[in-house]
Amino acid sequence: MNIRFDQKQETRKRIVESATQAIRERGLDDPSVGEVMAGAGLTVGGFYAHFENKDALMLEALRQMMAHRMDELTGTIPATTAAERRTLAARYYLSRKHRDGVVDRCPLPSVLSELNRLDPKYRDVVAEHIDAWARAMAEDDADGRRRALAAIATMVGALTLARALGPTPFSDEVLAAAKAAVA
Amino acid sequence: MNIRFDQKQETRKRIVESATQAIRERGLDDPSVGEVMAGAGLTVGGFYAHFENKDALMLEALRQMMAHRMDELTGTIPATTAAERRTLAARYYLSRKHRDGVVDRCPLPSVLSELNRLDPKYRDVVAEHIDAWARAMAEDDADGRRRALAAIATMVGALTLARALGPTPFSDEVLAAAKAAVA
DNA sequence: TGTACATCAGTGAACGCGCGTTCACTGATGTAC
DNA sequence: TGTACATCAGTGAACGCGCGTTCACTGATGTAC
Repeated sequence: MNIRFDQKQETRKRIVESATQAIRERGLDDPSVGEVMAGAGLTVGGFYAHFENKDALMLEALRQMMAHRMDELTGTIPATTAAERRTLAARYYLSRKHRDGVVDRCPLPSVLSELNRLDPKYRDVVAEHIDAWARAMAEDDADGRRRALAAIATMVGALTLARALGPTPFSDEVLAAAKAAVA
Repeated sequence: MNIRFDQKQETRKRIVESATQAIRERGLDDPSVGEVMAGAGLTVGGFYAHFENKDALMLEALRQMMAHRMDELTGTIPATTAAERRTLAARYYLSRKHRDGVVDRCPLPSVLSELNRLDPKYRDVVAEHIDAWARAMAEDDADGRRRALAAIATMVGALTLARALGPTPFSDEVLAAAKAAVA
């Protein structure tokens, strides 16, 4: 019983992992259950032994990503001031490596535009994450909050544009311009 | 022959109009041919008398929107300096009216994230539009170009976030913070 | 001018396809005695 | 310890559905004489 249970848990983890990869690149709606299962080395039919439906998987995958992303965004080394944390985040977030998926891609550019037509639960998860991110980068006054939210808007906008433009000089220019504005 | 031809042209215009409305809210992929035709008061079957396929319609609709949007973004009254044009654009672009679709919605938040998995033609159209927009808001030096691109990144990011969050106080906060940063 | 025929914008049913989901089955693992 | 049965993670075929696209048809408009 024990070994079997552990193996099932591990399989489940592999499915969620495959889903997160797909979400980062193509959002919540576009990846199919079959593709996600194939990405985990499995076939479609077995999916429903692990999750109630596609929404349940996508929600869990999104939650997991959001929870794990704060570390990368604020940097592993704890910066002392909010301004430093903003600079650190911008340096990571607006790098070509991040745009091209060499390092873990932020799912926001793929996910944000879907939030109006999908289950409101997704929206809540994302809203909470953005608020937490802002708090992590804000000084303790109204102006700090404003600066943090503007920094997030600039970073998300620049990354969304840069990914949309592909790895071109123009795309690089957008990243550099945004980095100069935030940091 | 003439009256019939004119009527067909008018119908075609109505189909494109319906497509632009759909694109603004839900992007290029999600709206179906049937929905777009219904939005023009027609049935599915007649579509292929006007366009070769769905891609041809969407491309034409996107092109048309991009061409018509520059006026609204830089304001109808021609501002004298680039900085003024940025302020004008931000005031329009980051208003609650624009977020909520009371005034003509910018399609970029819906469209950008799809550009990686769709026909490259869409990407070219969008890239050209963003470049034109930047030129319209930039002073005539490298720093001006940088400021313009950063402004676009901030505006697009803030609007994308604000639309994703829906018409909430938090969403308003994001718009206000971005407006303060750009203008 | 009036009638018979031609044109063609738009209809509505059908197609093949990929989707999310279901379900009868399999075969490796675990339990009972 | 060895054998017979139970469990259950994963398979693969099937379902109903909405999609993009096709096509035979219709009926209002235009042309010919």
